[in-house]
Amino acid sequence: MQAIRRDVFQAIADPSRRDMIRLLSRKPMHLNEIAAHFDMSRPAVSKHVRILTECGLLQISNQGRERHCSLNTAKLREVDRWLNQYRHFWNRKLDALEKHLDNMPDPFPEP
Amino acid sequence: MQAIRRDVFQAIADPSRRDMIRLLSRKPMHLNEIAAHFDMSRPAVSKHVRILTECGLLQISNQGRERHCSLNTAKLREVDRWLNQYRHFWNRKLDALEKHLDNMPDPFPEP
DNA sequence: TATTTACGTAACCATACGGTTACATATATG
DNA sequence: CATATATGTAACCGTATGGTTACGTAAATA
Repeated sequence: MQAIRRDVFQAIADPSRRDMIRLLSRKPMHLNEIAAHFDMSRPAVSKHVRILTECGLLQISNQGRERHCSLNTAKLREVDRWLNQYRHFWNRKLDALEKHLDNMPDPFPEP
Repeated sequence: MQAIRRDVFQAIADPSRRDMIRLLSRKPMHLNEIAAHFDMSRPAVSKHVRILTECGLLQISNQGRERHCSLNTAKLREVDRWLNQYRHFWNRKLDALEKHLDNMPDPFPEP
């Protein structure tokens, strides 16, 4: 269907997809549940979900006939890392603290 | 030429434009200087510059026949603010510190 | 003044995007 | 088994995107 450049930056470029991200950050939903929140056809939602999935922002687990969509927030770190190189421009105080934090052990290590 | 949705998210969706942002974060350049760094025609660069300008990421000052392009990093804060609502998902330690920082006076106040 | 330089702009092109309707398929449920 | 439900997929459509070439124009320079 649609293909080629499928990265996080392109995924969050669309306002509807940003809305979906926000929606799914509250709680995981199946596809129809998502579609109910949007003023567009279900196939259109399906396409957006596919795009979000293809770039790793969404994880889908099939539960019977339902497709359970849950947000993979870790993927947004890519955007955050990209912003990191500019953040010092507008927030020197945070920048200084990030450097400090980089030398600290992670209090919430992931397995 | 091109119109409609012109926001920061759409602007940074294109990898070439992200490259231009990085390039201009080092130092301001005029248009031909930018074009020299890219494997595309000058009008193509001109279009990208126009898009970046239209969404406020670039400021252009005419210096004679040259167009001096300088990055407006403040516009990237929009993306940063959007990310803020998700950052706690992957970085609790930074989140906690941001809250702390919000209560601190800005050591680098802008006039 | 003539010419080079640094751009903008218009017209065009192939393809991507975001949406639709219509239909197919797999799973629950009566 | 028949049917309703949850979803995928295909075909289509108008417009946006990202690029090109060709040409126009204002400012610097010879």
